[in-house]
Amino acid sequence: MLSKKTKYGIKALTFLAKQEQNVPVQIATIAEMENISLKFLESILLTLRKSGLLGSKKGKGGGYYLLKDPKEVKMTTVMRVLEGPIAMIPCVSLNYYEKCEDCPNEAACAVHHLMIRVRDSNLKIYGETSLADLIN
Amino acid sequence: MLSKKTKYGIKALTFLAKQEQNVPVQIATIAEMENISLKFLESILLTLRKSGLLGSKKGKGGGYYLLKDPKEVKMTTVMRVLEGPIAMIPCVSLNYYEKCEDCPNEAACAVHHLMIRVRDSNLKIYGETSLADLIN
DNA sequence: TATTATCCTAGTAAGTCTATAGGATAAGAT
DNA sequence: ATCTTATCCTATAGACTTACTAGGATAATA
Repeated sequence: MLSKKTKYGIKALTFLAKQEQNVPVQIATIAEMENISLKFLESILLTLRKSGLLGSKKGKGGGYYLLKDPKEVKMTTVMRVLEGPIAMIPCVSLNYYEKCEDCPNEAACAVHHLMIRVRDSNLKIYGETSLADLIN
Repeated sequence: MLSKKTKYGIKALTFLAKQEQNVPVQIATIAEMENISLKFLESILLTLRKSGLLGSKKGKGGGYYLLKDPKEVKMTTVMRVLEGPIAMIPCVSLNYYEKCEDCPNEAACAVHHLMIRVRDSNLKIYGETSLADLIN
């Protein structure tokens, strides 16, 4: 299941991608337009900023804005920041690899092989989709 | 994340797929060979039986066995039984569709479009992979 | 210095996951 | 018959995650 955090995060990012670049948009505006709880969205935008995807400005006329061109923002990055590893199981994760304690032989594990295929196909989709692709 | 239930379920199914068909294997045997908690596995095999994938026999010489040829058991079915819907969000689910409350226009929703692509690619993988494919 | 809007930590209610407990039921062995 | 074996089934509990919410600190602008 996709978490609401990720869902709302993607909605906020695409909303910002539609704005003029570097023009800050208030949390409250995004929350209202996209029907997202203000406080929850606040915490989501905070993590997006800390990850380097968004910039922010305080005070009047402040808000959040995309730091990069929407074409340059791949969904691989977005998903990793919001949802976590792309892989469904740590033993096939490229960035967060962990061995399964219960599995004596990874190379012979059915789950391992299946999840590699799933990971690769999802990586392909996220890698060839940018924020710009999503707003068209 | 793939749940342990699904992981163990797939391991048990492939274990059974390697046995001679219709020859029951005890839960305890599978649990030991695959390093799975006996009681947890018991409940997993129960749901697999209720879903129609496995048959069972009680008493001495009893156990669980695959009801179909491993080639005929598609991972689509297995994943749906163990993990739930293939779709990451109900608004793109073929079998468990639900509208998002917060989303006024599904056709214009970035998350919707992205998740359709993910769903389709995962459906393709699960649909073209059978238990027989996983044991080779 | 007053207002505006983000920053940040903490907490909480509800739900899900990963088992575990313990007896009921049925099939075969003695 | 009844003993043993192994599945059947319901209920429950602890740990963890999710989806928020509260409330004040900080910084920028008017």
